[in-house]
Amino acid sequence: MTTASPKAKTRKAQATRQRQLEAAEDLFARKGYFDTSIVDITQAANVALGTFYVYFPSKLAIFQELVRHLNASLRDHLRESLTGLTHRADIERAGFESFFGFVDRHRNLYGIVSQAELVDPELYRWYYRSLADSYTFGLKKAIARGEIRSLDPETMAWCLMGMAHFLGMRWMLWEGKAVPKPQFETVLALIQSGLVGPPPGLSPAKPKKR
Amino acid sequence: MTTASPKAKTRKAQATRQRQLEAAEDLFARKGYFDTSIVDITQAANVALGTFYVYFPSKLAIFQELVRHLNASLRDHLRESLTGLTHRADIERAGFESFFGFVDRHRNLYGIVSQAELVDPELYRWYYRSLADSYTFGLKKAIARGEIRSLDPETMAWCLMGMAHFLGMRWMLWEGKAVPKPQFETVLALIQSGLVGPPPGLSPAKPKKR
Amino acid sequence: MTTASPKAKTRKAQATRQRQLEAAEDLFARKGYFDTSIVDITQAANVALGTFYVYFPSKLAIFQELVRHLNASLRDHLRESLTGLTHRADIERAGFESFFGFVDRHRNLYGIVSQAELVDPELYRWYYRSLADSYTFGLKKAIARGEIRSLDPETMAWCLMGMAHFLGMRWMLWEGKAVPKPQFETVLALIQSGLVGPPPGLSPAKPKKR
Amino acid sequence: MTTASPKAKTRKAQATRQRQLEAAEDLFARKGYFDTSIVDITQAANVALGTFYVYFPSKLAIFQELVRHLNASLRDHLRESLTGLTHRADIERAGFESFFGFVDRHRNLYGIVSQAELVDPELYRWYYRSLADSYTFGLKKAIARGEIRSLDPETMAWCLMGMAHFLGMRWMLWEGKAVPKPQFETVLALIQSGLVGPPPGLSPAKPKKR
DNA sequence: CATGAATGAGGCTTCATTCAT
DNA sequence: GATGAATGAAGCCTCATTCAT
Repeated sequence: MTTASPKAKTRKAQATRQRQLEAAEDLFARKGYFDTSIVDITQAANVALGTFYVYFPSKLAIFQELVRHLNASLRDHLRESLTGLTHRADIERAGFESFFGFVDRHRNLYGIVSQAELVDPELYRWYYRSLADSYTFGLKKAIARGEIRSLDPETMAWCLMGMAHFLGMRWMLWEGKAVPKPQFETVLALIQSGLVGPPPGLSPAKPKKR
Repeated sequence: MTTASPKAKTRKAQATRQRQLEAAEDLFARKGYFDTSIVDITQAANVALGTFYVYFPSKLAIFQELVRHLNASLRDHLRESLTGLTHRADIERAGFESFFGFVDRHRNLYGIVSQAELVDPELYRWYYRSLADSYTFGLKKAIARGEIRSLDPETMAWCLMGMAHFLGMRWMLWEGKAVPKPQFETVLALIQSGLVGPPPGLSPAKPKKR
Repeated sequence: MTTASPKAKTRKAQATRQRQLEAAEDLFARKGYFDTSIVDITQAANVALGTFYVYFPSKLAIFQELVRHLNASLRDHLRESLTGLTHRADIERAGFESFFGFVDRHRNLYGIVSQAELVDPELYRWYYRSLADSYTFGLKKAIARGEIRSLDPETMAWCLMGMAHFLGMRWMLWEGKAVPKPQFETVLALIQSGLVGPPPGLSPAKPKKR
Repeated sequence: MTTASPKAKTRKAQATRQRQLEAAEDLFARKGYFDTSIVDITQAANVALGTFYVYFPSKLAIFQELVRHLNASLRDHLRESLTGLTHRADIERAGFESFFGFVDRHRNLYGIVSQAELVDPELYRWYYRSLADSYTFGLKKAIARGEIRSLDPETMAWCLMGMAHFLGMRWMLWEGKAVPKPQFETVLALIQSGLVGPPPGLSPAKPKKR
């Protein structure tokens, strides 16, 4: 009842399968889907070419499995990070922190997911829509609680995801480093109060200095 | 300003070259770079296979030219839309309007540019960095003028681009329609004052309300 | 006469072997030898892949066994049908009836045997030569008895087999139905008296009984 | 207006195409469709592997073209051989002579056509049906003229084809020699008057002799 | 006996690029 | 400039067969 995959009964088989998934993830991220051949994958996984097809019906299939797995992991991670939090500002901070942290520990996420746009557009949309749906749901509740203002929650979700995505891409994917603190704080501030910011004298989001 | 490209002497030659560029743009956007063969392009352009190499040294080259051209067009378009505007709120509104409008009229932009991430990562980064630089420059000035608050301008630029990108993708690329008015207003509101919004009593972004 | 094949000790083993033979016969007939994989056979027979090689040394071997078995069955069937008959006209009628009847009950015969021409040409020739030899032998005796005229018996045998084969193919293999009565009578008439037929006034084919 | 084939404009191209057709015919006949790889064909034709696909979309396609061509040639040949003949006995003799002659000069016919049964069953049926239709048509007219007796013409056609096929296979394909004269006369005699033969005293097959 | 994971040779097909006309 | 035939490296995938358990 542990496996969701059709093949691979034995323990050894499971290991072989896993080795190939890991090899594929690494190669796809480094060289790209189209520049990675199945031979590359099997060689990296130390199995014969034919072994690939014992576990996966095609190159596309293993790619899809990777994307779905990444999506599930990310959502699990976010869900866990946010449980217990009630204030929207906290949630937003924790959410961004959690997202950047996840990407930091799964450096291949960007490399893999972004390729889905070309490799399997449907899957790519599903990836973001599923995230957007969760996000939207949370924002709706915050609106209901009066914590944030009543704008279209779905649009807000996509905007916030867009910010996170671009920032993660810029720093983590391209620069190879974590999003620096100042930049991180800037996003959160922007999210809270926009370009204009809170009027002086009022203390919104973060009680600020002085 | 007459010749944008090295080759192409005759007028007819120019036309042949152009036909291939257009064919490539269409095909790349519809079928993807890797699923488009040079034969596809030449057939769509109604020239013989060999003719392709009279004008372009490789498949990659024509792709790069398309991306660079798209980038230049977009930036020109934005520059024109923003000249004369001085208030940051106006600039932001006009910028987003202009961007969405451009994408609306160049439906292939997303389809082409996003592929650059796989096809030519360096080009992809350049594409966004060049836009981010312009954006950042504008924001810096706004900060200097005291129109917007003093957050890291570069980060703000990436965030704003992320919003625009995701919204455009969600509505224009996936849905095939223009970004609807309510959603558009939501982004602008978010940009101006964030999730929390302006304090009551103060009239920020769009003061007039009936 | 108990064991037709080398292997197979247990009763259960015999059954396993038989299941695979039947699966192979069905698959070879439906999909063809080359489009049938050993995995196909084992799956249809509900055994593991490796089990195939417990009973058969190769894919070719199981095919050959099927053809040989079919040949033996057909010849047994014909022999039984013809025992006791003495008049050539009766023999011919009974022989064709018997052949068509056999094919009707072994719909895979055509499908299997014809493939032998590609799969194992030697076997294919043996299949027909063995039938032709029997046939020729019978015709020789009929000539000796003065029942049929003295033409080259071997050639007659091949001709008669050719008729039966083409008719069976046309009706049973392609149309999926038994050879209709009128057609059946036409062949027999043709065999007896050729295109021209018996001269009027003379009693042809089988007038005399006793 | 000369070519029926899509590609191949130049004369040289036509030659390349033809060379591959001939190589394929030879190889298919000698080694069989499934044991002939496209590499085999191109090597025999002295072109590079890729060249094959310039002219044919697949291995199946070149096979089909061969079969259709063979069919057309055979029918043309038969038609020519039979024009002018009016007596059925003459037609039958000329037809068989013509068929065996054609096969003699196109030794690959059997080798190719019989494979169609496995390679492309639909094509195989078409091959024989088209021949049977012509044959049936001729027999119908002979019946109308009262030259042969009134049996089902279609069945007669299939029977006669069956004889020719089996005889050709036995002698020409397997033995590699022409059908010997005695055997040839035996078939014709059989066709004319069946196993029993014409009644003594009557002049059979072709009575009128000058 | 039975199992099924693993192998790797080999086949088909695509396509960017070259080049002679 | 334009053409299109020719090339061959490279990729995907199948499958008969072996073998350790």
